[in-house]
Amino acid sequence: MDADSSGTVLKRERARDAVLELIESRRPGDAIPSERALCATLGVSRPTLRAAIDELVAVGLLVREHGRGMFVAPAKITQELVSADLALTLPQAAGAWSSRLLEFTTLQAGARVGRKLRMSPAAEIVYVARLRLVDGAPMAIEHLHIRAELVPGLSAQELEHGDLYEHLRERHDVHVHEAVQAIEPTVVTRAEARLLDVPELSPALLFERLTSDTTGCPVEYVHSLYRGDRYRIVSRLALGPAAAVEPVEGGHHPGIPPGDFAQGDPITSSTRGDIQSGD
Amino acid sequence: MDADSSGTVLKRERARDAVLELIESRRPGDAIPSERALCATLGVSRPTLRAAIDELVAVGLLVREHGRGMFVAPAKITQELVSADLALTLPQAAGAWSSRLLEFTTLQAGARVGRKLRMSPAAEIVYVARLRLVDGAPMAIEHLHIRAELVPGLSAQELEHGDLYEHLRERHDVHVHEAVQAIEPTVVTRAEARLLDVPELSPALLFERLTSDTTGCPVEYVHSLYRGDRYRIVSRLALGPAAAVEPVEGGHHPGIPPGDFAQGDPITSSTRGDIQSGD
DNA sequence: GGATGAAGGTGGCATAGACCAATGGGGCCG
DNA sequence: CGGCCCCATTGGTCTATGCCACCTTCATCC
Repeated sequence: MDADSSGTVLKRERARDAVLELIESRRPGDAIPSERALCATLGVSRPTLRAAIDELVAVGLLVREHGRGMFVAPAKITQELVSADLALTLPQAAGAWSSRLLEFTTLQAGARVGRKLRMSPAAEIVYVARLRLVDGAPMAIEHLHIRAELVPGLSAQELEHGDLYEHLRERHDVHVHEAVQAIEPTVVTRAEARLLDVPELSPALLFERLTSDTTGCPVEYVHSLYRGDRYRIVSRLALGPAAAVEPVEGGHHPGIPPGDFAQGDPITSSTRGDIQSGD
Repeated sequence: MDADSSGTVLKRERARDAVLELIESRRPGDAIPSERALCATLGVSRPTLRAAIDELVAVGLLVREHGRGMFVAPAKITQELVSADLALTLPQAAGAWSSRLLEFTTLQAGARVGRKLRMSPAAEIVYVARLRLVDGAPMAIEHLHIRAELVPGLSAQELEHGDLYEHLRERHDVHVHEAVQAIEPTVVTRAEARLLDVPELSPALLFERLTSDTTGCPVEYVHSLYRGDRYRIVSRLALGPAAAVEPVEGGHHPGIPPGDFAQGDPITSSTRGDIQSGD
């Protein structure tokens, strides 16, 4: 499928591929031989074997459990890709979302957040950290920074149940209108990994969003981290020279670069977050 | 910002933090002491020291150069996040895209690709691997799988210059109509890292796209890998109870989970790929 | 019979040491 | 003087080994 331009064949790569075959001959949840056993059969040292395994864990094909063993990761993961036909199978439900409050305080905005919300660094904001779960399993960590003056008396109750934007509208007369959101890939830190229940350095999606109300005034700055092995963004794009709903000048659709010189082609999209079904 | 609930202090964490201080006392491009020297001063073994360094390389704070040494990484990286105001500064141009052909052959579809393109595994496809560059710098690796029967005489020329979809339309009478695309975060493998000129295990975005023509017949299956440190997806979302352009049932917008019980809220989006300025 | 605890297996962390491979400079030879 | 080669240095890979923490199991004891 791909060519390796270097002639060297790392020992740990051979080991990795060998273990990969073991994985493919098994089903999700099945155990694979222990590290020490694999060392013997593959003829490599344990550190080397572990380095090979690390790669498989990093891409989510294998999970380690201290004191128990190593198991084929549940369901399909990032690297093996959506093996099911992704077209039209996507409507599978998103599951039940819930929240667990991690932190909820009022503090000064500080330089970075203050700049984003266009307010004084000394002005107060409500800082909320919450864990978002789907069917009880951790899915994302959200860090909310909301202008404190807009939401006096904001309760923990509102942050743990229901739609926040709806609460803002109903109880606080704050009408969110639009948002600018940036998405980039990243890897989780040790602390984040613990919260999300994934291995350290696992791939994740980082969302950064600035939400404004109908007057264009920034309301909240959100910084979220989504598990990469369970969360996926699915879009349905209408291509062709026809549709031209939003000619964002100089833009192109993610994943579809423009021609070498010209710009623009695709248009109209329907994008949504999708939870990967998995065990 | 976060608390470490575990009492253990890994040796490699102490080492990492120590090296981190060294980095912060220097400027981008400066060299730091050699591995062996650091082992001595920090009192750890080389594997341990290397494991610590690995983390710093993974988040892009340090770069290694074989035979030369280790250097403080140039400028901002993923982890530092978009420190520039993301709102409304995004129109910065995308730069000049170009392509470098890595592979261009005709082969049998195989099970996986055949299923996606709804064709026999033995039927032939054109397989193209190309490196996409922006202003000469590697940005993405694309793997195209196109039904061979649709594009007889497809030339390397067409794959290296201009917009492929336009070529398909003009020269091959293939009219792409819509596509379903999935995006997930991942990390780059060794070989991919070399091509993209980033450290191994760096964050990246994986795009998987199935493109169909006006008759609904699958045309191509694309599998692309975008650098995470230079590529970012920026969306402008219209929120509020108003707009309801596409009520994808059970869907929610990426990064904005629905309420705990109810579903649906945001709508209408404008999404684009964005190249991060700077090196 | 059910709780308890020791034993053995498993992954997690760390060590010391060896050799390989790429780099760059300094010395040797033409 | 100039080009070439050798070598010290640095990162890259791998081995062999030890100890620790965690989990499961099973025999034991109450």
